[in-house]
Amino acid sequence: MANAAAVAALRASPLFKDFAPADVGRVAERCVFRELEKGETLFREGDAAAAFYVVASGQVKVFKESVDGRELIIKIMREGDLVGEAAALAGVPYPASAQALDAAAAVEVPRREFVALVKNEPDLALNIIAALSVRLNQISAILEKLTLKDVPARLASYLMEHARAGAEGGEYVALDVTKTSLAAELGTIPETLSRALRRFADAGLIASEGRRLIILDKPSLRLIAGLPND
Amino acid sequence: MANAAAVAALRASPLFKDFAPADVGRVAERCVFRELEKGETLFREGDAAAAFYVVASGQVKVFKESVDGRELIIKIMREGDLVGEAAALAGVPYPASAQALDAAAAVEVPRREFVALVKNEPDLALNIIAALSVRLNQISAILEKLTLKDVPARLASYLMEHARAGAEGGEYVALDVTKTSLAAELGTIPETLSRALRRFADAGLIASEGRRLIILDKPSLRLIAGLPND
DNA sequence: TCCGGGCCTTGACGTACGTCAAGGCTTTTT
DNA sequence: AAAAAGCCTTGACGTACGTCAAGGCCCGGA
Repeated sequence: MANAAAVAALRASPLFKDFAPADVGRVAERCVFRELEKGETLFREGDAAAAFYVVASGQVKVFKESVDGRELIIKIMREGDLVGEAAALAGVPYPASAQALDAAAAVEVPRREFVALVKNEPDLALNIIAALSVRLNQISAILEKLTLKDVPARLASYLMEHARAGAEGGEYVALDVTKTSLAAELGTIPETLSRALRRFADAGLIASEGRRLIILDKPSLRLIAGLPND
Repeated sequence: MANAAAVAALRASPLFKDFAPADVGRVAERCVFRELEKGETLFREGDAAAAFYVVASGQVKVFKESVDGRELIIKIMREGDLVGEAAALAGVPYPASAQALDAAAAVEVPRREFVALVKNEPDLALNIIAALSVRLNQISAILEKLTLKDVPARLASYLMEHARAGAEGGEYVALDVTKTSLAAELGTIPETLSRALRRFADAGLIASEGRRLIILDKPSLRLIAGLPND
């Protein structure tokens, strides 16, 4: 049932994490549960922000487009992530666009309802402040990478951030998005990403195994990423 | 006197704009009024954020550095601007460094005092949310320019944003910082900025007049900046 | 089973922009 | 006044990375 899914999604978000289920249920009643097809647009950059969204399932990309069609993916959002909250709260147009990468679902929280809620719930205001701070740090990190590092450094950073421990002590990165999307997230294009991966593989830093990249030489990758060596 | 200056600076900030002077005075008592020499560092990227600052006078640059010494100026802060508030509120390290560009002054607001204050003042929480939203939009705008536009487009954007009406209907941009700083704010280096300015001048788009740039062909500049033509 | 459309890869190529180096101008120092 | 130190400009040069084009691989539809 839609409403239960909405409550689950809201509770997975940082905003309502420490709220009682009953309270979250009342909020959910004011929201719309939206099912999204692959490729469906949630909102476009410049639209009036009449609502923000909490992702319930699937993947939603938040991105900016240049005049000549190039695309920079700011972040790929998953369950519990907030989309468009800063614009909705500030009452300004969305600064980026949002589109579903696959079949997804999101809870649409109307701006008016939410602003009214914040005024009555001091704890909610503090959670929002925390969420906005996190978002700010995310964007600062993107800014740093895109302007002060070249593509190999950005790729190595990405690998270090997404490395998971696998079987037998090895580490790997699971590619849960297309390489085209990954390229856009790194602020580049598929061709350049492809070449960078190939050079890493040739240098023995990584190995490809299906949709996984195996980390072979972590110290070198950390060095390339500009991270403190350990 | 220091305390009066501190109160004036706090009242000029968006946080306390609608607070009674007496209330602001109580806040100011908990703060340190810091005089800064030219070149003095307020904090460095990675430092623990034990406080945030409200600029009282002069100019403070907030910037990131790359390993090889290049510098990206995120924003040059002036009277009433907040510096480091997101990190201080979130309790995370500063994501950038801050340094005085000239003789300046700032009110240092200790994190602990401020967090305590926020819990008692719901209006303050709303002001913070608004301030963080504005900051988020600023950084989003920087992100967009740096990654999706070339240097001439970024320069034209800057000129359009800073154009002021002068005498006799003309418009101009006052250069209140060095061109080296401006270059860093545009995410480039002085040489490249110099060449871009020269090309604009040769094309008859702008003219130089001391520390002012006269806007000669606004429609063309808007076009280059990628702004909607009017 | 064959066909068509994404997605990925590789090569050839162009160019925007950063690096290096030198010279002129202005401002500050002694 | 001379000297020193910044700041700005201009030229020559290298290169990272984007564009264009072609071919291979994989998967879904008829």
